[in-house]
Amino acid sequence: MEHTTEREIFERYVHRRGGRLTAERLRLFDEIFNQHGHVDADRLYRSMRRQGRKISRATVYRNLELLVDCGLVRRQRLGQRRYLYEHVHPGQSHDHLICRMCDRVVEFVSPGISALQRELARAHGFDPTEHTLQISGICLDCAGRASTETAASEES
Amino acid sequence: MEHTTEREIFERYVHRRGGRLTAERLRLFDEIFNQHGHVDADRLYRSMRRQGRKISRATVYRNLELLVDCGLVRRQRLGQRRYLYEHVHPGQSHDHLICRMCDRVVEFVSPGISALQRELARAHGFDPTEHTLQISGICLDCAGRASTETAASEES
DNA sequence: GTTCTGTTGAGAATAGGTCTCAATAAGCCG
DNA sequence: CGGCTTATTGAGACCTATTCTCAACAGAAC
Repeated sequence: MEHTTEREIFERYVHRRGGRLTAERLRLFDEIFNQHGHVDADRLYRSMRRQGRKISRATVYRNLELLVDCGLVRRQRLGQRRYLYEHVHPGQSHDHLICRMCDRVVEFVSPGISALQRELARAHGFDPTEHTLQISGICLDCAGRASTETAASEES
Repeated sequence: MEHTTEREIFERYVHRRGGRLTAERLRLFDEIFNQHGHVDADRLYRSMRRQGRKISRATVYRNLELLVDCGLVRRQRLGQRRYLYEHVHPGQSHDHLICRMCDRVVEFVSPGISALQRELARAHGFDPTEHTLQISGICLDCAGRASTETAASEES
């Protein structure tokens, strides 16, 4: 239940590839696993710099790629132009609702989707590895704000 | 059943916004509605230049945005870094299977998803406007090619 | 035709990510 | 520990796709 497990997976993965456990690499690992939800590369970079860690952007990107390759981190574009990274919780894949007004991202788990994925992929001769479902719409807060404003300028 | 209808929607939309029906705008409309499947901005640009149309990239992007705003065109990132555009066929939303080896994109229609979208959005207080479901995996061709290669180098 | 103002083209600017390469430092061995 | 090999790093150049800027242009209304 501790991070130990994922850390071990990571260390083994790095070794298997003939890689090295550098200080920067392990710090980035800790950094992303201490965040919850989505982070973008730049935020990780800045957050580490703020802590006085000397690390370069290139290293952040390189090691994020490594984490993605070993399956511990998922990289996605959720509407915006930049990639967002989040750690994978094995066995409990989730998807995202995105508010098109405030860009808020809400995670949800829908058991139905995996089955749907398998079925659809099979029907087209695909061997599915993963899916991404993004539902965009307007969240409660923004809907409230919008209707207030509309009411205020109602006149025609 | 003719394009006329969509063209009319577009013209009305432009007028409602106080916009003008410029030659470039209408040519881009024709161009994208003559393509089937997905196109990226650059391909539209080059295709129009090839036909001797004088148009700039900026204009292509600006008018694609207009088409997206008026709901006739959908803009998505299907894995790659660039946006892909496709015309919307009202009432028959589809989603995409993407081969992670050859980047091939296959469209599919799944009636179940709209219902799922509504249900999930409601559960989280969202007013859903649209969804994007991308399933990535390996297509038949690539799977075949991969297994052949694996067999060829089988020895351990 | 004139006027008003939205639109265009060309290229500069931006954003986010990737690449280069000399310097550094894991990991391994004695 | 000290040395060696080579993966990794940092800084900044580079790349690509898209957006922005602004003077010139051209729809639309009269």
